[in-house]
Amino acid sequence: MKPFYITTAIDYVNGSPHLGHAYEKVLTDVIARFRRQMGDRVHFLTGVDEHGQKVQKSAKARGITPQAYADEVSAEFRALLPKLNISNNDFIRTTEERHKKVVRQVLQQLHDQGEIYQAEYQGFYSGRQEQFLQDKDRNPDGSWPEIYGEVTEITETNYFFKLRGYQQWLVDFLTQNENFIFPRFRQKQVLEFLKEPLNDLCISRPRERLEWGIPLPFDAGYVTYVWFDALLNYYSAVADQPGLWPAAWHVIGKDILVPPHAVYWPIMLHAAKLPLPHGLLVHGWWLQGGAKMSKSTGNALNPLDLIAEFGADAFRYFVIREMNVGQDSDFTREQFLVRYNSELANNLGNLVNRTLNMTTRFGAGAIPVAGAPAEAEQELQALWTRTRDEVLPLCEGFQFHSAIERTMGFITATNAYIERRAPWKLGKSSEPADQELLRTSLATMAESLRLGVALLQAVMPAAADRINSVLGYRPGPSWMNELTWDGRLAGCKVAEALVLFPRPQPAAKAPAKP
RNA sequence: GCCAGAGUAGCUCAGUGGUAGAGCAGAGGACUCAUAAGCCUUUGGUCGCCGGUUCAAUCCCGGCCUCUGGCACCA
Repeated sequence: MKPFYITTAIDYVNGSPHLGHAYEKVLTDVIARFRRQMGDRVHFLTGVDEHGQKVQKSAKARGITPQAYADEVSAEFRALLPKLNISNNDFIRTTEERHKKVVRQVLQQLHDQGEIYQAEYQGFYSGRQEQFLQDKDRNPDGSWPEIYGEVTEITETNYFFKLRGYQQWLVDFLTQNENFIFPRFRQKQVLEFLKEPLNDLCISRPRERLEWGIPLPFDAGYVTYVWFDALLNYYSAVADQPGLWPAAWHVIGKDILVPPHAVYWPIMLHAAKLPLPHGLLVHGWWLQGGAKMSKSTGNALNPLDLIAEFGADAFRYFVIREMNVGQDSDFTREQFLVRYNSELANNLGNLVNRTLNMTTRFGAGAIPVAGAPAEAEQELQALWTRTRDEVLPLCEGFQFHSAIERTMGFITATNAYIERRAPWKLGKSSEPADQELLRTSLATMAESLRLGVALLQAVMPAAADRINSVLGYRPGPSWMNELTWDGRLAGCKVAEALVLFPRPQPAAKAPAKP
C-alpha cells in the first residue's frame, strides 16, 4: 500500500480551540479518510505545541507550573477530536520525550555540521512584556507604547541557524517543484518573499529569560526557539516508523506559511539531510461578517455549540461544503442553517426518509430486485457514472466543495427520479407491469441513495454509516468496490423511518423581498 | 509602496473570444411516499470603471477604482 502521511499544524496551547482549529482538523480528516478509502496506508497526525514564552507566562499568572498549564489546555484540544469524529492515528505533544529526543538529535547534528553558530543580538527589550520589540511596534512618533513599560536596548548572545546560505537552494527547489504548495498562488507569494535576502534564524533563548523549552544539547544555558522545536514534530512523531517520512502533506493555515512552513522547515530538513515532504496544503480563514474572528473582538464562534446542536456531521458538512480550500470564507449561523435545511434536511435527509417509508409501505420492508432499466433508470445510472468519475478527481485535488456539489446534484436527480416514477401511484395498481415498475423504482432509489452516500462517506462518516444501516446494508472492505451500480441491495430489510437531520425550527419562511 | 487574491442575478459563487450560468432566496403550478419535505415552471444581471486590440470581449491588453491578505526573523 502507498503510504500517505498527513498532519495538521500543532495547536499552541495558549487559548481555547475555536472554529479555525476545528476546521483544520475536519479538513485534514476528510483528506485522511478519503485517502484511506482510495487504498492508501494513511498515517494522520495532530497534536499540540506546548513550549515557549506565552505558555510560561500564562502558567505563571495562574500560579501553576508550565507543565500543569500545558496539560490542562492540551486536554481541551484533545477533547475536541472525538467530538468532531477525527480519525487521527497519533497525537503528539512537544513536551513528550520522543519529540525532545529528535529535536536534540537534529540540533546536535546541525551544530556538528557547522550550520549553527554563536553571535550577538542587539535589540530593544521590554521588561514588562518580556519580549524584544521591532520598529513596527513603535508609535508613529517613534516612542514605545505604554504597554511595554520601560524599553531598553540590550545585547544578548545567541545561537543562529544559517538560513541565508540556503536561500538560493530554496528558490530553485520551489521553482522546480511548482506544486509544492497548494494553492499555487501561495507558492508565488513565497517566491516573492524570497526575493528579499534572508537573515539567519535565531534558534536559542537564554535560560534566564525562558526556561520552558528544550535545552540546547550543546549549551545548557539556552532553550530552543519554539518554532524550531514545533516544526520538528512532523518528523519526530514518525522518525521510528519506516516508510512514512517523507510521504507527508502538511495542512496549515495561511498565517503560518511564511516564513515557518515555507522557509524554515524546508531549509531545516535540507540542512539536516532529510528529504522534504510532498507538499503544503494552505487553507484560508473563517471570517465572521467579513472580519477576522478573534477572541478579543468577542466574535469567536464556539464550534462545540454547533456540534452540540446539530451534530458533528452537519458541522463537518458545512465547513467542507462552504469553503473553497485555500480561500477565506464567511461563517454565519444563517448560512449554516440555509445549508443544513436545504441540503441536509430537505434534499438528503428527506430522501432517506421517503425511501424507507416507500420501501416499508410498498415493498413490505425489503428492497426488491430491479427489473430491466428503462429510460428513467438508464438516465439516472448514467448520471451516477458521470458523478463518480468527476467526484474522485475533485477529491484528489482537494476540491471537496465541488465534489459535494456534484454529489448533491445526484441526490437531487434521485429525488426527481422518484417523482417521475411516482411509486405511490404504482402501489395502487395491481397490473403486473406496474408492480414490476414499482419494484424497479424502489430498488433504483435505494441503490442511488447507497451510492450517493458512499461519496459523502469521508465528509459525514457517521451519517453514512447510519444510512447504510437503515438500508439494512453493510458495505464491504473496499470502498472503491462500493462505487458500482448493481443489485447488491436486493433483499435488504430496511428500517421503517429515520429523520436523520431534523429541521431545527418549524419552517419559518423568510419574509419576501419587495 | 511592493506582491498576491477578488470585484458576474437579492445572497454565495461558476464560467467562456461570439450578445451570460448554478444553488439558495422570491413567484406560479401539479402532486402526496416524505422532515409543509420533494418535483415542474418562472422573475432577477448594461459580468467594478475608462480606453484599446478584434468582424466580435464579461472573458485578451493598458490605465483606474474598491475590497481582502502578505511584506519575516513577533526572541
